[in-house]
Amino acid sequence: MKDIEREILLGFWKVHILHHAGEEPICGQWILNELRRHGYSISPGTLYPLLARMEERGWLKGKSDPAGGPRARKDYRLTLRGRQVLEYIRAQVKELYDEVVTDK
Amino acid sequence: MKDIEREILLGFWKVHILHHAGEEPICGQWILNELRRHGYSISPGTLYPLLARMEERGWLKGKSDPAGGPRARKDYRLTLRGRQVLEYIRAQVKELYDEVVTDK
DNA sequence: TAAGTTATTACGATAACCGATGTCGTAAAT
DNA sequence: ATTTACGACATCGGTTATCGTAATAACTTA
Repeated sequence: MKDIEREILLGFWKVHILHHAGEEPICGQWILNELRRHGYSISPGTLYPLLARMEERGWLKGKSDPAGGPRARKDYRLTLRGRQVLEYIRAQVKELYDEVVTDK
Repeated sequence: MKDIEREILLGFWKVHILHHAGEEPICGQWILNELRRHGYSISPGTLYPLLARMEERGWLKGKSDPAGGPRARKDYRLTLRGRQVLEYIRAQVKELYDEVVTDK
């Protein structure tokens, strides 16, 4: 099960993250909770570097209260570029679904 | 684009691989071609270790002509365990699709 | 001050990548 | 019938990127 998560599901979660960040600003803890709610777990050491990477790539933009110190909560939202990426991925998800689930 | 492939699409491709291996025996080249047909590329150095890993995990079973030498073509097919894994993943793909594409 | 919430760091383990190489089968050339 | 050349496949080696677990640090609130 752990194998499947690492090999495949983690990628799915990344899509979820982009999707949610497009609907409302989200922070790391929110994501951890959301996944836990679905019965999964991802460790901080995986999640935060992942978010940082997405920000580097210009998919997300994080903003934290400047008065809150270096580890203040950071809310991420989807950038314009991120929106394009998400659109593109959506098309891929649809393809995958059509082929693997509905057997089109 | 390269970023997206590495970060997300590679996982999708793995699902494709399992799916196809469930329908007919496939070899590495077949996969490389299939992806190229769809406009993507993956290097042998990524694909073959990936297949080896899936075999280790018992998702795939590869068979090559014993008279063909050490680098003979190897055809992979889905194992029983692989079938279970695929079923599980299918459910996840459906969830992802419902949430991210159809916005259910 | 203690507890809760949140993000970051450290670093070993795994996975991904590229390029080059080795092996076989087959068809063409002689 | 040999040899040569080529195409199809898998594997290896070295490097970089990503993941995972556990520990840590900074604020906030009680």
